[in-house]
Amino acid sequence: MRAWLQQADLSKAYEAQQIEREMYRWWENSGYFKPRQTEANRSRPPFVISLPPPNVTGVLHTGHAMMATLEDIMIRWHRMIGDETLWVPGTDHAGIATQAVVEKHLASQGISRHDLGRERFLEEVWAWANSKHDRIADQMRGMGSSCDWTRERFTLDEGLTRSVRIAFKRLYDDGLIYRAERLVNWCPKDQTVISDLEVEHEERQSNLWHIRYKLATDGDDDWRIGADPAAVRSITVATTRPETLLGDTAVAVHPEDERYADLIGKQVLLPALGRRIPIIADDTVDRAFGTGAVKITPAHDPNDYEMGKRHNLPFINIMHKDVTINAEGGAYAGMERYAARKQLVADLEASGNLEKIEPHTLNVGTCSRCDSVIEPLLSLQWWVKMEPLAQPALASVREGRIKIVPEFYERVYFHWLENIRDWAISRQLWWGHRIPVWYCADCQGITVEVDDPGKCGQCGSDNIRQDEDVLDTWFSSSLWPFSTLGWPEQTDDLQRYYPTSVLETGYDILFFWVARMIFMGLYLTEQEPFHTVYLHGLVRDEFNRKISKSLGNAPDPLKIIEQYGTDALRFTLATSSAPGQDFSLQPTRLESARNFANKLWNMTRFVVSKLGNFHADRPQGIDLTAAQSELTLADRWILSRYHRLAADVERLMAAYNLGEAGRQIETFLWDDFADWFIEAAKVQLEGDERQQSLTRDVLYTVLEGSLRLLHPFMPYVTEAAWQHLTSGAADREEALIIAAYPQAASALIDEGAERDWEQIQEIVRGIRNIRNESGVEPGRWIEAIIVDGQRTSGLESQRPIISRLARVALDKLQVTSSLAEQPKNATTLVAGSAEVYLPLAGMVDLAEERARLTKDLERVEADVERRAAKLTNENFVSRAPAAVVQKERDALAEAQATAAKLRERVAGLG
RNA sequence: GGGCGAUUAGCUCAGUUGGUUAGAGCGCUACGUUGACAUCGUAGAGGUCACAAGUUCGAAUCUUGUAUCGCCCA
Repeated sequence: MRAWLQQADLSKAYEAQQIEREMYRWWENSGYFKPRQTEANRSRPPFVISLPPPNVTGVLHTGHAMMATLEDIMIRWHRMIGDETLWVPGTDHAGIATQAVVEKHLASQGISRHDLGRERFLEEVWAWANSKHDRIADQMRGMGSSCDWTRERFTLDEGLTRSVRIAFKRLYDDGLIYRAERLVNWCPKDQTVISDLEVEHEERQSNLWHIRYKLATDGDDDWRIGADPAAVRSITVATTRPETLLGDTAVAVHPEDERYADLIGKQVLLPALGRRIPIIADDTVDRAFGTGAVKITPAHDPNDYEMGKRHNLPFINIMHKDVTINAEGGAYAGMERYAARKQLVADLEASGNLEKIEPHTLNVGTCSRCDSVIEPLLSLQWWVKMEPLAQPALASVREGRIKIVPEFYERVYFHWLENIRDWAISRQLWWGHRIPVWYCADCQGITVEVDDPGKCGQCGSDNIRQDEDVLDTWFSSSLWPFSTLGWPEQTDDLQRYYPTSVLETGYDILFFWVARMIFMGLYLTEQEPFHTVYLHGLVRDEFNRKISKSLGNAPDPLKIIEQYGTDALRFTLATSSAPGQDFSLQPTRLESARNFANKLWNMTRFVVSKLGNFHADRPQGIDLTAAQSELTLADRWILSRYHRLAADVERLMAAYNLGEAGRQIETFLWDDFADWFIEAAKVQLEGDERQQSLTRDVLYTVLEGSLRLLHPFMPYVTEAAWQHLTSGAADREEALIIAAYPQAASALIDEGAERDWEQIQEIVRGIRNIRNESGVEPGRWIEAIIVDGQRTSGLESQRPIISRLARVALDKLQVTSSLAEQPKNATTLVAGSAEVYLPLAGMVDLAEERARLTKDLERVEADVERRAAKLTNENFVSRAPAAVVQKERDALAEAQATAAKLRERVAGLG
C-alpha cells in the first residue's frame, strides 16, 4: 500500500487533506484520466465531455465547482461502467472581460493600454491569463476532476486560432458573414460594440422632457417660439433623451390620431438647429405615451432606426465614439452627451421651446461589463446572419436529437433562437482572435484568408492592412466541442470522440455558449456537437444571495475544501439540489457531508478490523450465491437492499438524476448498513466459525460494492477506504477509479427477507421507545416476551440480535407462539403480527399504559377504516392495478390483526 | 408587455413517468463516553405540501385560475 495511505490508516477520523493531493497525482500519473479502449467498449460510442472553458479573467468560484463536480460524476460513472471516457479540459481567453480586468489593473498604476501599445499590452494580458490559468488548473485538480490534462486546450492556442479562421472564412464564403453599418450597442467606456446579450436593462429615475417643435412656414427659419407660445403653431414631442434632438430627422404621430391629423406631411423647424424636418405618420407610434408625438432619431435609437428605414429618412450620426457631440451638433459639438443634454435643455427653456419636465422611470440599457449606459450608434461591423443557422439548431432540439435537462429549458432555448437577430461579431479590442480580413488601399477590395495573404486577393497589391478588430469571444467558444479535438483536420481524436456526449453548464450561459455551439456545430461539422445538455442551477451563498465579486461572497472552492474536504464539497453540490434549480450552499450541509465521509471511513475501519486473514483465506474470491441457504436473515436483508440500491442507482444515473442517486447511496450506507447491519454483524461475529466467515463475506461484499457505487460522488474517501479494504484481494483492479461499477443481481432481491427484517426493526424500535419513555437506564438489561403465532420460528432465530439491539437479556428473552395468560404488570407493544411484553417490575402505571395503548389503537383503527373504505370502493378494486389492490389488502389484514391484539390488551388491563 | 421557475417541518432543500402514515440535513427536546465512528448513538416533537376549482378509484405530483417571490427576454 502506498505510504500516504498507510499514514491515513493511523487516524480514527478521516483526514481528507492528508491524502487528496497525493492521491490525485497518483491517479493522474497512472494515466487513469485518459480514455481506455477495450475489446468490450470498442464498438460502443465513447462518453465524452468537453469542459465549458472557464474564463482566464479570474479564478474559479463555487459555480465552477458545481460544474466540475457534476461533470466528474458523469465521467467517473461512465469510466466505471466500462465506456471509453474522455473529458477535455481547457480555458477561454474571454476577450472583453479579461482585457477590461487587465486595463483596470494597469489603471491603478496610472497606465492606459494606449500608453503601452498593442504589443506590450498583449504581453501584459498574456501574463495575467497564464497566471489565472495555472490557478484554475490547480483548482480543477483540487476538485478531483478526472479530466485528461494531456488534451488541455486554450481558445487562443495555435490550433484553435486556426479553427476560428477557417470557420470565419467558410461562413464568409457562404455569405453568412457580412460587413455592414448598423445600429449597435456601443459601450463608451470599453470603447467597443457589445452584443445584445451583454446589455442589461435596468430601471432608472429620469425625466420626460416635453419640447415644442415650431411649424415651419415659408421663409421663416427662426426655430424660437419666444414669449407667447400661443401665437405660434407648434407640435410638442415628449422625449427621454433630449440631446438626441440634434440628430432628429422627423417627428412621427399615429396616422389615426385626430389631434395631429392636419399636421401630417407638414414640416417643423428642429429646435436649436433650425433644420426643416417632416411630420410623418406611422402606426407604431403609441398615442398614449407622452403627447402622442415622438421625435425620430434614426441614428441613435433602435425603434427610430427601423422607422427611418421604413420612411427613408436621413440618418444623422451626432456623436463621436467617445460620446461627445460631433460637428453635426452645431454649437453643441465637443460636449459630452450629458453635458450637451444639460445645455440643450437650458437653451430650449430660454427660447420658450421647453413646455415641461415630468419625472419618468425609464428602462436604460447598460453594459454588463462596466455598467456604463449603452449608446446606440451607427457603426460598421462584421455580422453573422442568424436565420439560416438558427433553423437547424431549433430542429435538433425539436426533433429530439439534442435533449435538454431539465426539459423546461427547451422552451427558453426555442424562444431565444426564434427571435434572434444577426450577431455582431467584431469587437474593438486587442485581446482575442484578430479578424482574418485584409483591406486593400489600392483597389479597396477585401481579402478573407486563413493564412496571412501578403497581398490583395483582388488586385494583387501588397498595400493591404488587416482589420484592427478581434472576434467576439463566443465565436471561438462556439467551436469548442470540435476545435479542441483538432477540427477541421480529421484527426484520430475528432473521428473517435466527436460528436461529444453531454454539455454540462449553468443555465445562465444557455445562450452565450450552448446555443452557439449547437448552430456552429451543425453548420461546420454537420452533426449535433452533443446529444444532451445538462443545465445546473446557480449556486448562491448561505444567505441565498447571488454570488458576486462586489459582495465578496464568492469563495474559492479550495478554501472550502481546506475546511471540509473535497468529497464533502462535491457531495453537497451534487445532492442538495435538482437540475436547473438555484440553491444556497449551506455550511451545515458541508458539515454533514464531511461527517458522512468520516462515517464511511469508520465503517471501513470496523470492517477491516474484523477481516483477519480474509483475502488469504479466499484465493478464489467470494461466492455468496453458493452459500445462500446458509445466510442469516440480516445477511439476506442487507444483500437485498444493496442490490435494490444498485438497480435504482443505475436507473437514476442513466436519467441524469445524479443528486437522487447520491442521496440514496448515503441513506443506504448510513441507515441500513451502519445502523442495522453492522450492529447485527457484531452479534453474528460471535457465532460459529462458519457464520463468522459468512458474515465477513457479506460485510466485505456490501461495503466494497457500496464504495464503488459512491465513488463518482466522493472519489477520495472511497478510493482510500477501498484500498484498505481490498488490500491483498485476489484479482482486483489496482484502483477504485478504474474498477467496474456494481450491477444489480435481481436474484438477490428478497422481498420476504426485507419484510421479516422490518418486523425485527419494528420490535427493536418499539422496545427502545418504551425503555426511553419509561426511563429505563440505558445500561440495564431487561426482560421481554415476544408472542407471535405466525412467525415464532423466524423470531426465535433472531433472539441474539433482538437481545443485543434492544438490550434485552438473552436468557430473559422469551419467544413463544402463545401465552396461557397475559402477563400482569407488563408494558405491551404490537409490532405487526407480534406482541411484545415488557415486565418492567413495579414500574408499570396501569392508567398510563391504558392511555398509551388506546392511543395506539385509535391510530391503527383509523388506518383500518381508511383501508377498508378504499377496498369497498368498487372503482378502486376494478381500476387500480392488481398489485396496488393486493398491497392494500395485505396492509388491511395486518392492521386488523394489530388492532385486534391491541383491543385485547386494553381489555386485559381491566 | 411576453415567457419560465419557485411556494413542502423553525431554516436550507429533496420528493425518481399519480399509489401505504410526505422525506433529508441543520436546529429543537430527552437520554447516552456499550472497543468502527461524539465528525457519534438511541428515542422523540415538528408539515392542511401557497390558495381555489377541476381531472382521477386515488393528487405534493396532472389541468385551469389566483396570490406572492425570483429569473430570463423585449
